[in-house]
Amino acid sequence: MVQKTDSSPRPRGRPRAYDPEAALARALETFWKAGYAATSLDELSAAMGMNRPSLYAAFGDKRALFLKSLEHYRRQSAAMIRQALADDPPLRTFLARFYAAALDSYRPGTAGARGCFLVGTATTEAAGDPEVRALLADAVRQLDAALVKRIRRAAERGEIDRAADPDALAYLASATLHTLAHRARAGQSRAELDAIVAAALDVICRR
Amino acid sequence: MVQKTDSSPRPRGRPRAYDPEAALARALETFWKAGYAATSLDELSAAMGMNRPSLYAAFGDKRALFLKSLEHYRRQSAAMIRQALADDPPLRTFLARFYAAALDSYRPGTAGARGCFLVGTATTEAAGDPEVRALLADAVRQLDAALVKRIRRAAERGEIDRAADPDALAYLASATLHTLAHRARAGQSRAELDAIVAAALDVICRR
DNA sequence: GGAATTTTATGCGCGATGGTACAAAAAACT
DNA sequence: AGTTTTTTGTACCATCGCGCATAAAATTCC
Repeated sequence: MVQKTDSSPRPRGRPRAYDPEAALARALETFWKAGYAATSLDELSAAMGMNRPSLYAAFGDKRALFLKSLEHYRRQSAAMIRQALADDPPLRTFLARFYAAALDSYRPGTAGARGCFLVGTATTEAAGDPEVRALLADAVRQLDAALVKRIRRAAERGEIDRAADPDALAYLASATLHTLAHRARAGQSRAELDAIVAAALDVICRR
Repeated sequence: MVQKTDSSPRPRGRPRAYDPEAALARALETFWKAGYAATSLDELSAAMGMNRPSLYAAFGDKRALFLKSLEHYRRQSAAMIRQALADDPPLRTFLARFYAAALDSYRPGTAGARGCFLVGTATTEAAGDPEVRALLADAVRQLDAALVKRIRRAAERGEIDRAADPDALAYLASATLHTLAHRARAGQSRAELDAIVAAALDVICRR
């Protein structure tokens, strides 16, 4: 812990009864289940443990809260990728970790599978909301870029087939995550999803 | 035309003012834009050109109409695949046709991209609706099966790398469609999507 | 202790939405 | 022409959902 920005001497009025970060995480969970349109402010308010006016004051209206949830999810996802890359493992190890971590997050503790938040809920809104669409496109390109970078390095290290086009393999690696997200929400079992991962690793890491 | 089941001598009462098939197609278009939850019965009724009671009598409630739209889409998609396979072309030709036809359907005549109906709208509902989820899973498995079948035959014909696992390539071909669907709704350009297709063909059809 | 400030808590208004009742209309049957 | 049958068209209702107004509560500053 570095020093948790504790320089604040206490704001002034009545203290907040909620933790903004935790509340946002709960909002994300709630949107994740049923999507943006089918989730009511009552459900959000209940899940976040804060009243409607507090919610409104802290995060803005429903759409603003959804956008903040999307950004929160992107931050989490980026952190997950960084972690899988932390010790600069071989390509196969990195991809295996990466997909496993994704699949873990796609199945909540209790109920049925929910898949990826972006693929499973934001996609629907993207068609009618330019801001959601831009955010989604940005996320896709960011994943593409990360995979291209990593797989090009793998090519330099001789970790993949020398005749293969590294960028093409990177796009397939990206496509694999998208299909996993889709399949998870369609209810496929972990075994089926693991088989998809194995197939992708087989092709991408072959030499 | 075979004889358009014209044996009906006219039902009895007032004739229908709408074509059920066309109305269903319009419903599909409408759901496609904004998804299930964000599409109102007023919008559906207007787009389908039929009054609410007629709509209700013909297709049931909103959810039933959505399920019928999904089935309609699946029939169309299956027909598209059959057409791409009609003259039993080489694997590369088949895949190129298949992806091109899909991408054509992902961009409506006028507005921004909408992607695949299943990936773009049904996915969201799948988490909370077992029937939608089952339908989605069935569609995914049907595509997998078709591609596995076709790519195994390609392997027998020596159309692909002999060292590659045909089933693994088939899953990647499936994943490619899913990523295209996702990217299209995220607003990527046709050029970007064509690049994804080229990358996939490069890897799958390499020998 | 009292004023000022910020957050919480209760409740409400108003429009939108899904679904339906009821009468008019258009056809076939007698 | 009149009856029967099926569909259409209008209008309606109960409910839900979003966003906000207003008052109470909790804390710091003077």
